[in-house]
Amino acid sequence: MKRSISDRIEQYIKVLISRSDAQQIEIQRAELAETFSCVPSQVTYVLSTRFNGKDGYITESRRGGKGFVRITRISSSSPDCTRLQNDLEEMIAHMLEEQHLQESEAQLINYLLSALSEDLDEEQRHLVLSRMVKAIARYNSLHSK
Amino acid sequence: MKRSISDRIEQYIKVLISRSDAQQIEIQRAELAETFSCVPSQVTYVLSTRFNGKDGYITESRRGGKGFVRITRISSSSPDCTRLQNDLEEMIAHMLEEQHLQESEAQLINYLLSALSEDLDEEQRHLVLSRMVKAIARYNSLHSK
DNA sequence: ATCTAAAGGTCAATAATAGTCAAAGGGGTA
DNA sequence: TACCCCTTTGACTATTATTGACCTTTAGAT
Repeated sequence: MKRSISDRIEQYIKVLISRSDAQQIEIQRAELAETFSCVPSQVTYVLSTRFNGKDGYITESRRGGKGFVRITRISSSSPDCTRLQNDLEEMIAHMLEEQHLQESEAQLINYLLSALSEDLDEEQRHLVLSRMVKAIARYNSLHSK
Repeated sequence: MKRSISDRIEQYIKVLISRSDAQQIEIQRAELAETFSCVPSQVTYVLSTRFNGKDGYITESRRGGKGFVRITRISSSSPDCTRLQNDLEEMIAHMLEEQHLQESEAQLINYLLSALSEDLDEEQRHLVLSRMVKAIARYNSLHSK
């Protein structure tokens, strides 16, 4: 039930990326703003809040004539489990620092993670790991108030 | 048998959830308060007293324009998995009693469980659940002296 | 080389939501 | 009645979205 303009722009971009070959698209900021009847800076807002490194995207741009914004999905697309594992470790370390997690909870997560992903093939392991990344991220946002 | 406003809000939300197909609804706090002619913070009160983790729900929210409160019932499931689910619940209850688990850890497990097994087909769900059962069992034995 | 038009970026103000917390209210029950 | 626990309120706070004025960069024309 995502209804704000920012939400709809986010969805639109994600659909475009999922339809792309290289997990990458190029848009024109002003044109996209026109499509959604908003000011151009709102597109910038969406990019910075939903397509930043933390969310698994990188954005590059060029100003002036023939300018563009290129958005590339990096994290959750390649079946590279090591990367997900690193993401998780970073997230847990960060949550510990911020005291959103107790030491015992971090240990529990690590324990569950290894127990759940043990003996899985690459594809299944990737599934479990990426779900775990999302779940932990969400859990964190639930607890960081 | 007089029902308070909080009771009526509770019932209202539960009806909405039972009518939903994903055990999940999104409301606007101010709108719901308007419906029941109460202040918005009373909705927050109802959520925290009747829709918390201990009651089998998680609530998430977003402030700002087009904000919302999402309430999800975490119980579910299909018959085959029910047994595993029950096992898990019992184990967790037991570990809580024995103080091998803190309340916050139990909630973390429930959260991860629902996030990890969401949208899986029967077979995969069974796999995740049974691994979780094994993992928790092992975790328990590690933590009981 | 300079100028100009056409992009995109920054930042702060304003609006729209939801959360927090403590005080006040109300209904049972010893 | 006195007391307790749950409910109800509202002032204050926090977060997120939307808008617009002003700034910077780039390609192409002169």
